[in-house]
Amino acid sequence: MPSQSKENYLKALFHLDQKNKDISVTELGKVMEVKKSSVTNMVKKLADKGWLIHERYQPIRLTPKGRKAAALIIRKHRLTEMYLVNQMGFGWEEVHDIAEQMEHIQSPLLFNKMDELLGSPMFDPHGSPIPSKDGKVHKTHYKALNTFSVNTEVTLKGLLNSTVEFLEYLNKKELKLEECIDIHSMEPFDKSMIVSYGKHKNVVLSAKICGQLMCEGK
Amino acid sequence: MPSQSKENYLKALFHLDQKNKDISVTELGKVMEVKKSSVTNMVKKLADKGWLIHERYQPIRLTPKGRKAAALIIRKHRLTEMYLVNQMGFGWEEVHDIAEQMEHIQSPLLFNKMDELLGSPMFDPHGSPIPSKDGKVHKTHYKALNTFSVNTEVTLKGLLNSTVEFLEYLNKKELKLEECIDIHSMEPFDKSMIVSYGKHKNVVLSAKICGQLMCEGK
DNA sequence: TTAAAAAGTTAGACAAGACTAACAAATAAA
DNA sequence: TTTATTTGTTAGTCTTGTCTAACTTTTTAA
Repeated sequence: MPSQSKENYLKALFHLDQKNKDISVTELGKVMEVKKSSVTNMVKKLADKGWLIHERYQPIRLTPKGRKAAALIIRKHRLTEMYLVNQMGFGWEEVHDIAEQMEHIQSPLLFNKMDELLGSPMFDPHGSPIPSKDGKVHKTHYKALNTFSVNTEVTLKGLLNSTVEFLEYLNKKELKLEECIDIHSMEPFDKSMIVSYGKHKNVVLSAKICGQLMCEGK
Repeated sequence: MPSQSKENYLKALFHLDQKNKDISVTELGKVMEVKKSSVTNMVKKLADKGWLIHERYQPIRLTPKGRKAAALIIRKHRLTEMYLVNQMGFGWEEVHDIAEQMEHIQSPLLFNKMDELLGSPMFDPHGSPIPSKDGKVHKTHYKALNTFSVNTEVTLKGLLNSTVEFLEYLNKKELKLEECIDIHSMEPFDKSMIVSYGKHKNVVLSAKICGQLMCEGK
């Protein structure tokens, strides 16, 4: 089994890979909060394990094997988040740091049990897809709220950003996943939107917020 | 926060300390499965942290601070075991390895939630006491089954040994904690005992087994 | 009470994963 | 196209926690 550090690199690589642009040493270093030289050093080791391919001065490319290994770690992370929220009663803003540690636990038994108790969920509490046991990740097709036109109804399905601050903002607004959102208008000047959902009518959401609420049309 | 390795040393020290004999470098090395020189090296670091006191060639003594730190790790381990068994449906023979990893998780939130969901249990699934939040460990007064006299009734309260093999043996015999055991006789030749409990009548238990079943008299 | 055995320590090496500093290659700008 | 700037690499250092080998102290036994 890989070290925790290697697992964290794999995870970071997975996220960068999903944006499907080239993965650079600098970028990976920023995500991992380490210096570029540390990245070069680690990338060599990950390449030896067959998780990625790298030639000097070239972009880093995850191999299918690396992508799968990464997905399985993400699976543990997201299953844990779902477990903490659905079975233990944590708020969606409380679970990231715990899952960040639990994802390194080596115990198929534990994660299979979580999966079973949860009924094999497809999404985590923030709407991100949970990779399958064989490391497949199904793509979602949601679009940001601000890409929909006025006078349409959409359903909130995911978040582009799951920081504690954003989640606490949504708590304050009582805006949850699966909430049905009515788009009334968009202010041309600042691109803020006026929407209604649940018992909240004519709420103003800034452009920044709207860009992070991933929705599905009707 | 201490490294995982240091936490494991603390745990080992705690267990050796509870047998309240002197703790030696050699012994600690055996428990930790490292060489004596590694122990000497680490002991120096633990002493620097104020968790133990050590003078060259002398026995190792945990400080109250060290004892507390160790107890809080054991608390996480045992709470986790209880959670896995009572809330997730694992068997008592399945939980040790998972708890061994979970005990290193840094999250008061998580363990407080477990404690709450379990109703602040005093014992883990193997009958070992769960240290309190402030690191106090209440001593149990149980005695091995083979120290009781024949024609007495006792209750199984704990185990001196919680290896998978032993637990699976007890599963096979359907012998659980809180089970009421009737002691009928003891064979003088091999010190085996004949007992009854639940729906099992006149069961033979070897001396080895009887020495590990910790009971309370009536 | 002295020799052998066991217990403990020290010194030096190694692997992992980080760092800094100096350098090389690639890209962007003048 | 030549010069800056950014990006990436190399070499060497550091820390943590392990190891082996040699040595010292303490304990046990003859």
